[in-house]
Amino acid sequence: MIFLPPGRVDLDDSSYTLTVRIGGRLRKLRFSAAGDRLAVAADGKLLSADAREAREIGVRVFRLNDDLSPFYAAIADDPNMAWAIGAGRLLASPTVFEDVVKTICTTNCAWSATTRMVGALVELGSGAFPDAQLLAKTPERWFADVARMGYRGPYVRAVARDVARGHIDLEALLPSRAAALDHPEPIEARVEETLLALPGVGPYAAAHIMQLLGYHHRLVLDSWTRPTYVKLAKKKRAADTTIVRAFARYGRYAGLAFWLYLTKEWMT
DNA sequence: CGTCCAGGTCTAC
DNA sequence: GGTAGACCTGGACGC
Repeated sequence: MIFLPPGRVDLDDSSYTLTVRIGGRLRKLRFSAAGDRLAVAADGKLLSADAREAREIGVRVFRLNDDLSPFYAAIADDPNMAWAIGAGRLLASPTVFEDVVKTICTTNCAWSATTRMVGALVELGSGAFPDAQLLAKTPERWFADVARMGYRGPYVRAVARDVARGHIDLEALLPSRAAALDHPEPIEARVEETLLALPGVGPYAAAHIMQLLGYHHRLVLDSWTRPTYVKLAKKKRAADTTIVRAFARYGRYAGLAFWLYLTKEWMT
């Protein structure tokens, strides 16, 4: 059992299942809300070390370490955003690496292509998203011929190789760990710089990954969010700089406010 | 069948 | 620092 933080954790169909690899074994985890706690159940018995890992996955996926109370306080008197109090805990993947790879798979292609590529990756991982080691040792031909990832294949493989070799530590970009980095001051800027240095990660992808990491300043601007904003704001058109300015009042939560503004109708 | 473009990025000016 | 062109793929569209 995991204590839930203030705010909501909405589970479709009251539970959420996730297949992951723990201790080298494929495990199916089932998360369900139980009062003020999140329950985790696994298929089969979990050793204590495995149970701890399952717990950590739950904390990461449901963003239970994120404290959005400053954001909620900021929108309390905002007629446009007050509805979002308790929301904004965007579902993440078990690892930052997985979110980075998936995000690269959303760039410059239709959503159907993204799901196809990610589906192929999960199949490679026998039902769980493959870790960096597995992707690094998978031949380039697989990325091109099976996953049909096109020019993204070499990008993803290069990221996987650098992570597998220990050249970069994407998991260290999480706020809970980034605070311990050498230069704690502009953490968010350093994280963004690190992400932008990854092949296949540009302004859109970096902003998207940072939202999932818990850095909410940047706006995710892409071919879906732009027209959606124009429509909801009843504008004829809006330049990126104009959109950024419109959400600047939300400070370090500008990106989250933008995303919630766009997806309000997703909430029932 | 050719062109366009979808939840962009990279390189070369 | 800002801006064209190329880039894998495949579904949608016009002819």
